[in-house]
Amino acid sequence: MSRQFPLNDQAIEIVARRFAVLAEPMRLRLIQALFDGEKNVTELTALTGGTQANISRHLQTLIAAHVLDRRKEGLQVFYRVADPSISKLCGLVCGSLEKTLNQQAAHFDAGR
Amino acid sequence: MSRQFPLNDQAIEIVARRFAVLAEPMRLRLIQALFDGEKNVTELTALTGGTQANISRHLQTLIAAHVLDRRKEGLQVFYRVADPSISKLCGLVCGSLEKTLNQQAAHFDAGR
DNA sequence: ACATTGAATGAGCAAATACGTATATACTTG
DNA sequence: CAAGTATATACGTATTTGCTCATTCAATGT
Repeated sequence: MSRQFPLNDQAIEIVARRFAVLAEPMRLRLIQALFDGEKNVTELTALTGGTQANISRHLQTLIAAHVLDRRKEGLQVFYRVADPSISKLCGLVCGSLEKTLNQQAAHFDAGR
Repeated sequence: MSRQFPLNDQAIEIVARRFAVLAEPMRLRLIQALFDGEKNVTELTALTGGTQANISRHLQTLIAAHVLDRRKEGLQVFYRVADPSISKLCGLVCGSLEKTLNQQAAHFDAGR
């Protein structure tokens, strides 16, 4: 295991699917809201400002992708981040984007 | 800079866009093909087995996202990976997916 | 059993996107 | 300048996906 690259076609599809799951603003908001601990659907709906139906749908997508876990407690369902790599991924992307933006800013300054 | 989470709405959109760029199998194949050095469009078209038009389109998407850089040499255009975080991202995702799949395999075994 | 509350799902619509075919652009060479 | 080659783009189409509204499902309390 872990020969890493190059990935075969099926592996590529799976990786692409994982990125796709993280490619929606509302889902990123949900994930982010869960970084500091589990929350139920009502809380998440209030925090992210979406409709309950839409939040619920996105949560199912994240569950199917094993990004989140859920726990039922009476009428409520609590969600939490299941995959520890998620925050690392977001951190990496943020760092890289910062760098790119700084470079662009530098070029902008240089063109004064 | 680098306060990291929580991200504001605009930052969320940008991060989502970055993930979206990585969420297409053909684009992942292109990126992967470039991990071992720059290649021109004809080579990439042959390696990935798509039409030239489609490859070219995906390359433009990756350029716009600053994932790749390009270099013209006569009639040919050579592309290379510009962002070093990309291979780290793919590595992280692969590692996490391996783990998930192993867990599923373990549960499957446990249910024997 | 019924009403109430929290969460999930079905149907329909609008927007985004990936693809192929055809065409255009850029550069080189005769 | 004409022809040829490598790459990019325009256009039309099919598929996917995200959203809302309405409804259903699940669990609790009366």
